[in-house]
Amino acid sequence: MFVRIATDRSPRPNSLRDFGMTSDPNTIVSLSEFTYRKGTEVYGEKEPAEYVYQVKVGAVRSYKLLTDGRRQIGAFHLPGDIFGLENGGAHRFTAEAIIDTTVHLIRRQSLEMVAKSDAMVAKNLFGMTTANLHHAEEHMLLLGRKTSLERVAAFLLEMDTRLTAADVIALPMSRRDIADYLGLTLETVSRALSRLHEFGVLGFIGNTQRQIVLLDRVKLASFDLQN
Amino acid sequence: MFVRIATDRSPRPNSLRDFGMTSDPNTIVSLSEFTYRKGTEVYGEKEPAEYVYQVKVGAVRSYKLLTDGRRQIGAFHLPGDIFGLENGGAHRFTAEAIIDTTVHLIRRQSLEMVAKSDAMVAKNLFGMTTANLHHAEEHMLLLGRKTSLERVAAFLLEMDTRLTAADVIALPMSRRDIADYLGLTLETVSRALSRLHEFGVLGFIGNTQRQIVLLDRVKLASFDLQN
DNA sequence: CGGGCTATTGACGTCAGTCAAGCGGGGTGG
DNA sequence: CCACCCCGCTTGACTGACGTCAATAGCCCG
Repeated sequence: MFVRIATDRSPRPNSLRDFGMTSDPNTIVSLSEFTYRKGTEVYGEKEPAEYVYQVKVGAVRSYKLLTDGRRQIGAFHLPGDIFGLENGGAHRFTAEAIIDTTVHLIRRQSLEMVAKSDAMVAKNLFGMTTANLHHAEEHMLLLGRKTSLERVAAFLLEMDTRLTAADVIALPMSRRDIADYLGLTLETVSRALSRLHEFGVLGFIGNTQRQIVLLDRVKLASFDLQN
Repeated sequence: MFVRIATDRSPRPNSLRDFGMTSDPNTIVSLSEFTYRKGTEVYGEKEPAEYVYQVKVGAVRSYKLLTDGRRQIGAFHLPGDIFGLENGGAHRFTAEAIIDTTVHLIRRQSLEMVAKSDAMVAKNLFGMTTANLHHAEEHMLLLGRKTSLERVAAFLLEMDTRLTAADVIALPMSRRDIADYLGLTLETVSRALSRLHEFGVLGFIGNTQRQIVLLDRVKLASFDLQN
């Protein structure tokens, strides 16, 4: 299968046809595939939303920046996740590939056309927006009121349910990404992980520090006070 | 007009008829009115969502609690605002009247029935959910990355656009409510307001401390770094 | 007039941030 | 093949912004 790798911002209008994966005329929704290299931007905040994306392999971060560079990551998008879905016409986050990432992409316009006639599709879109809202609401509680240890514990529990195969969490993102997701600094995240390690809640394996073994999920959960 | 005042949790099922405002048989959506006294709960988190509410007069806070009592207010609902709209079956916040508050209420079920047949209504519901999502996304940035002064400035700017008649902001909520909305303590909010006062950005009028005059909107905006 | 509630202000404490050093793995180039 | 460098992470020492605790003042209401 011929797949082009993005080195800068892609896909650009009319580039879909380039790698021969646009829909045939009988398909209503064009489903294409594209790969973004580690660190490349999928779309920028306030750009018109032309596509909706689904992660096939890889990981994506969605974030907002303040003028002085402070960054808040609103969500991580992992395999299976759909992102870039906007009701208004413009993206409200910048999205970047954390690691090399392959996505399916669908023209927003096609999707809206289908949704207009197919109530089931419309309902699904509504459901996705609702799920995003739920996530944001929980995250406000975390950002506004939880301690650093609670935030990191909550993060690990979230990642555990979202990307674990077996009992090893293979984090695609750096400590800085985690910090910007949790409203902390990378040092504080690192210290919290070390403390959880000392407590016997988790272990590190492999030669990178991004593979985490959960040794005691119950104890880990006790560090996040939930609501 | 006969309107009952809630002293505890209301309305209870079948209580709508009590004050004679349920819809006549020709109206599809039943539109009733109800008043909650200051401090009373409109609904609790995880309760089944039976009604959708619109503030007529007053103000409502929506919040989540951690087990140890830490509170995060997710939104304030002011006259005209619709709240309690859930896609799933249960409320995800507790809602309380901040001051005596009169709401219109609509049975969720009726609303869903109408939405099923009327695409315009469905679109509006989707739009409200999207607006809530936008608000939550902006608030994550505030909670995760802004300083106390920036948060308070952002809060005043939000309230200015949402409830000002003339150039006086008449805040219905206490310093504690503001603090729990901004992820701060009430003392920090008070200090930030004092600083903004010193800077000549705002003044207080009246005998309560909840009436604020914006003297310099431009300068105020410069305290919130926006994105 | 008194009690309770809310807000302000000050003194002090603490948790997370800042700054900096050092470690270790991976990749590159000599 | 090895040496070096770069990058991400950890850890320590110190700082600082915000939280905590407490005193006081003003307002509201009975």
